[in-house]
Amino acid sequence: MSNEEALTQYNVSKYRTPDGYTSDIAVFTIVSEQVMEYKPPNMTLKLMLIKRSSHNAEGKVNIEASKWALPGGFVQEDESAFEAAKRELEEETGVQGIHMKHFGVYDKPERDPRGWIISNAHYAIVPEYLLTKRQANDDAAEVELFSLEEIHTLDLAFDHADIIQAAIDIITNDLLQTTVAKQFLPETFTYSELQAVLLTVTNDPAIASDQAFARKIKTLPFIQAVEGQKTQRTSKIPTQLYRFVEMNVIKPIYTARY
Amino acid sequence: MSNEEALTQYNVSKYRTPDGYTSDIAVFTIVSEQVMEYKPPNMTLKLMLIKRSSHNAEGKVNIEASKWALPGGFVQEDESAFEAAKRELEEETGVQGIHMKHFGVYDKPERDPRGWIISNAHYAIVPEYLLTKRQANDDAAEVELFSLEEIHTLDLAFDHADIIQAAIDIITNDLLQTTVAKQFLPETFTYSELQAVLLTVTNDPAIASDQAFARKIKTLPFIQAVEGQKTQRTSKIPTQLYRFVEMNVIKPIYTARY
DNA sequence: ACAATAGTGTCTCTCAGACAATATTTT
DNA sequence: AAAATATTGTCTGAGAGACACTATTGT
Repeated sequence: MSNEEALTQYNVSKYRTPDGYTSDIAVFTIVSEQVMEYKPPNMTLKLMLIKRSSHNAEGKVNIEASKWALPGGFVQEDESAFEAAKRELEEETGVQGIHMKHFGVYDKPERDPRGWIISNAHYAIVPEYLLTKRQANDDAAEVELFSLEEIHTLDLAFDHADIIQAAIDIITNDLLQTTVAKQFLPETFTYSELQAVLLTVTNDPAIASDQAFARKIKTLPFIQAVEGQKTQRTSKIPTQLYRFVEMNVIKPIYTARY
Repeated sequence: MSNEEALTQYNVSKYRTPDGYTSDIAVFTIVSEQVMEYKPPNMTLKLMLIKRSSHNAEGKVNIEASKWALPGGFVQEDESAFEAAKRELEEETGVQGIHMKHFGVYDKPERDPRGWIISNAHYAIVPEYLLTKRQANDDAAEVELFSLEEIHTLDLAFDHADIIQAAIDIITNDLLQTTVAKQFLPETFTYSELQAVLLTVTNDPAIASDQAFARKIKTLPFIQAVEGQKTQRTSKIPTQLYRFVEMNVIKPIYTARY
């Protein structure tokens, strides 16, 4: 009746097993266009993609060569898919401590011509300035950031078009319904900086209006003003800085409260 | 440069592959206590668990025997984990067309003593009346419904305690932030029935108050009154019936609107 | 002074929340 | 009539949204 006894009788190869177990990462960053002194930022949400090289590190012809793809790779021994995604992103960008979230599994038997390859989809948020030190790995010919509109015109590998669309939907939702926007911003930020992040995924007039949003931010329970802290990076007049408060935010669709 | 050329050179066993690929399902149902005529329901959220039998169908000693576990099983050839979960739930309950959602992957190398077994976690919502015709499968000795409090006292197999906690968190969120509550209710329902569903996961006074909620439901854009339709199943006085409208509901935490 | 962004004053209107009262049936 | 649930009346206060206006400061 013990587990040990059961294990001796268990035939591990009784069922079909996957041919590969991988993690892919949709790396989002927000690029601030026209960065000028005394100007609030104009932000665009972008996704990092890799152009698959024609040959791999061993000199063999690569699968899905010269198509654009999400960065990722095989899960190694003694790690989970999530850990693999973190490791791969760190290898790719050379940065640690990045916000990452698992959001789906892609395992249709026919999604990869090499066999039954399972992909764990994650999205990651990387602040813009950290991406400058990115480095190509041996499987990647080119790394490039694309706006959401540009992506639709690309030739994408495998089922990555599906994965990317799901990632965009999820991050749009999360930006509006959770406090992930925090991950795109510095520790303290002005109302116009948070506003610019949110406007990358919405055009809600209550967010788009400067006066309305400047008032609203003071009443949000999960954001607090940093006393006595001001900055001039977005305007000539010193501007109040805010920070996110650590708390669980759930806003039911049935009530007005949080 | 073609995929065909690349495939001939691809060694599929280059990386370690999982020893098993499974789907588990957290089956939620809402049990209406004290069902009486002319009474609004008193509902409790419950989770279906299976007591693992001491021996399996082949007469061998079973792994994690006599512990409570989520229903589930191995993903078969030519199906995805999601399809496997649907199939297994249908086998278990004998019901089709059930609402199901994938919410996580559990793949820590040490989570199953039999090897590297990956579990895809799903939650399912089954209306109470459909569970009456449930049938045990060959791996299950007992099937039982537990309230969320009872679950904490059980001896659970593998890492199912983790999975169950995550499932509870997710369904709580989804009930409040999406229109999944629909899945627990008949096509048309009264305000007190919807209220009873929501009260299984929250004690928000705006939902708990009869008058407040009866007013509020009329203003919700994703719920509409069914003209001329009334029922007496929850009270002696005929009561207005409502139905959910098909629409995307996103309520940003930063604004009042939907 | 000008330009540009930050922030406030004020008004209107909606609505949440609370309390009380009324309506409709079966028993 | 009594009991029980559904529904409306009414008041108060908060706050959303719009518009106009003021504040600050580098150029």
